[in-house]
Amino acid sequence: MIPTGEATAILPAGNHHSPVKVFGNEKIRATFDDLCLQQAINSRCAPGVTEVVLNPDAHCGYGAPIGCVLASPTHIYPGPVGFDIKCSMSLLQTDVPADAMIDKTIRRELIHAVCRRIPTGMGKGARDVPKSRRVEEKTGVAAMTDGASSDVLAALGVPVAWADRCEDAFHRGHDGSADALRQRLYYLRQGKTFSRFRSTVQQLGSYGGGNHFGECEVVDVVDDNESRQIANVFGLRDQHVAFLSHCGSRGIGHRLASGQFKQLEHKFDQWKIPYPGNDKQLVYAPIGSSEANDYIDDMSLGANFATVNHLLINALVLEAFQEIIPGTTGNLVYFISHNIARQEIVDNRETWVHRKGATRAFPAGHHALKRTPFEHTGHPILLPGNPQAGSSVMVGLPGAKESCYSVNHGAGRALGRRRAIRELDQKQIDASFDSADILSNCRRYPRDEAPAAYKDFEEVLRSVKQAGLAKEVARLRARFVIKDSSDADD
DNA sequence: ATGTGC
Repeated sequence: MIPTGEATAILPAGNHHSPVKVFGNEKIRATFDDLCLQQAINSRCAPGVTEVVLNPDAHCGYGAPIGCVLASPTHIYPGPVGFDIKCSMSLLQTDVPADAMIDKTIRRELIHAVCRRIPTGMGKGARDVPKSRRVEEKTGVAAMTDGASSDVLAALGVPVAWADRCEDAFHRGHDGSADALRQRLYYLRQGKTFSRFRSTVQQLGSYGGGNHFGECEVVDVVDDNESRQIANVFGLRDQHVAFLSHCGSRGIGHRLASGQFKQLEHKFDQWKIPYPGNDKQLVYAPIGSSEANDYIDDMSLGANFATVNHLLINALVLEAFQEIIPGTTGNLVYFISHNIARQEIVDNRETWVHRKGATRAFPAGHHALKRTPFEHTGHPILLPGNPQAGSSVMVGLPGAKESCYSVNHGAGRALGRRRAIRELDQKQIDASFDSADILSNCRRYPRDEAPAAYKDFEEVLRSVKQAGLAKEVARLRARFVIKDSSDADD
């Protein structure tokens, strides 16, 4: 490792590659285990890869670490997008004053109102919603091929203007058309793997399990003039209630991703192509090949599903607030992914930037933000920390050029799920939520999701700030949390 | 993360 200011570099074997750029202070670097670093080096040495960035929240992932950026102008890498295609964050700002959340009864009613509309847990589709909220199959198909189009949003009762608050409101097929996606979906539906498509469509408007969540927040805007001005542009309201959501493309994204992993693995074996770093999980396809086209189409189908899923969730959350606190209004602050590959200009070259557990961070004046609401501020960056340390809204700084215009995607796991379930004390976890006055839909908070299972969020943010990648605009203080409530333990 | 899947 070679220290270069706040960034550190790992040099892969041989000298024809630029190093992996590591953003993390000494404390954070101690959290990277050998496999995570090996995955970063494998990724850096893989064909066509021009840059790899390791973020402070990095830990082992599928092929590449979760918490990394991989750039390639010539190759697409499904592993460094991952299973949960376009897993994302979204934030809804309401006009409800923070004081309304003092009352535990109101918060309990809100929890029920949200959970009635938005299922959590494995396999759960939006089954318990009123008939008017059931997703028609043709709307589900249009969601996947067209993304957050006006027609799709109107059909689902989502404010059409929210599409302007998305990192990408829609993803097109490999040739830039939605038609390519229509054809690909039609083809996939002929096969057995999409036989349960009808129930898959009902997963629009659901959270899923694992680290996915919905969280009611109070907004604390950072107390300086610049932050207040940026918060205004973002639509954040200091000392008012907001709602943060974390979820992705559910079963369909998983299905599409795992199908691609298998198919590409099979072709590598058939053609005796060596795997980068001897790791099957780092299969790739050269841009322009039919394999790359198929992957880009499948990724886009999953990504569009995730986008519409988030927007529907936000509309349902707003509806839940309106049921309990009549007259509530709300607006989407932003929707931004941390598991996606997208085309960006890197060093004057059209490049596929894969962010795996990493968040885009375009600062003020970035060319891609022209004619968007965030042209003069940079777009919002939504970073979940944990319910007790809070979550963060940040904005990119010019220094983010060094990290491929990316920051971390949250705190990052410190303990594996099994270890967390074994080592963390249930009573202590629940008592800590009680004393912080944070309510939850779970009788017992999942141990593998406890704040102690994650890295120190403050330390992670410090690394981002010290490296000059982004600055904090607001902190979000949790008032209640919606998680998968099925008791997975004992 | 996940219909824990020929």
